[in-house]
Amino acid sequence: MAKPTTREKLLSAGLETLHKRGFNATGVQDITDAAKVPKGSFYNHFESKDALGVEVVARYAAMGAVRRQPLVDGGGPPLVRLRAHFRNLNQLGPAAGFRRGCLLGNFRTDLSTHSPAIRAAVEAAFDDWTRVIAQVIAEAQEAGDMSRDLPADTLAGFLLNAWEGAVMRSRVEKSQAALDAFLAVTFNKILT
Amino acid sequence: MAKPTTREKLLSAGLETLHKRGFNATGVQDITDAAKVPKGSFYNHFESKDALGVEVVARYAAMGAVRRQPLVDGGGPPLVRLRAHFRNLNQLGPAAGFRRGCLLGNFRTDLSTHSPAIRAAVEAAFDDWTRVIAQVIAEAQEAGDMSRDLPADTLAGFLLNAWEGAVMRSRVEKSQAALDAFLAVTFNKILT
DNA sequence: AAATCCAAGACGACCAGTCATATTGACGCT
DNA sequence: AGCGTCAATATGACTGGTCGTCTTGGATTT
Repeated sequence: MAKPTTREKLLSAGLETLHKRGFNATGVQDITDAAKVPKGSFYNHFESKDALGVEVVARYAAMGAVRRQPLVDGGGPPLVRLRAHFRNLNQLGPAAGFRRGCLLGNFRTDLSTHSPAIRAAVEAAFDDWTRVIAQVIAEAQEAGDMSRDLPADTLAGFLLNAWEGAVMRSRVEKSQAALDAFLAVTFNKILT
Repeated sequence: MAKPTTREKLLSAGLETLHKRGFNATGVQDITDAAKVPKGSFYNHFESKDALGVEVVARYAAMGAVRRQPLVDGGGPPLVRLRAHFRNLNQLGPAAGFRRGCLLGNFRTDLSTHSPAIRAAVEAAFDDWTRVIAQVIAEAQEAGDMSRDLPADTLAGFLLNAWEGAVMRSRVEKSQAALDAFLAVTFNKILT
């Protein structure tokens, strides 16, 4: 079976290449080269570069959802789960040599004027992520593990935005410092 | 004198256009059109698009330094000055219809693989900004206005990263919500 | 007249997407 | 089983358009 394999190769290479080099800076040929697939084959499997982008975002979001699984149904107190979640995320940066950052955040600025379909997929992924974190925070507030003076969804949105900012900084600096500072500040000052 | 005027028109139009549409998404022709200057004239005044980018960043950073002035030598308690600073910044978003975001943050992702000269200028501007904020926070800590359990420069870096993340979100959503949440969370939970 | 400055279009590189042709493989029929 | 059919896929040269940059002839100044 050639079809699923070729398509899968394109999707996988597309995810990696677009993540590392950004959407606009990556050509279709870059992707087909990375997938070791002739360029002409690309359009047998994807209607356009944008269409691949939408699927790449979907796959990235699905991977994120898997990573959020223990956040929802894992054991232990909610704040411990939340801390573990962000600590896991923070380990992805150094593992990739700080070359990638968060694909969702990267696409957000890369596509600010183009590709409404991809933008919508990105924002849907963010909304989903925010919802899960808000739920865990609400759980912690109800359990009396942290203060309730700010609404859970406000805190969740703030956390995600702050984390995205930290990831971008750490990507540029190629250093974990901003990620560590994020953990230190949020869990000492906010999530208590 | 035609030369300084043309150059100035290009710089000013370049700042606005690059800010709104991003570096890669903006062509030299877009800039010369916005400046109402013939395209051929561009290279009489700037060596390259990158060179204009460096000067645009420098001008943006200089505008930022002016805005930071009251932060350093203004009256009142440090935390009040800091809050006023961010509140002022947050008013720039809606004033521009949330179309721009922060030029430094936008360039950071836009140029992650290109233009080391511009990247260096961007990071220098960030470092400068961080330094000023860290100084104000240290002042507040020494005055006993806030806790000292985290170092001032860690907090300053966190604040900037978090603000950049909030600005990007607010730009996409075309809403002030993320900016308001930033103010609410940071000044209720961190800067106390 | 000499020197300097400016602008209009040309140039080459690049890129998303297309096309014509070649190849494959699943499937119905005998 | 053997064979013909046909739709899906493979392939890389090609197209149309855009972009950054440069060249060149003309305008302006001294």
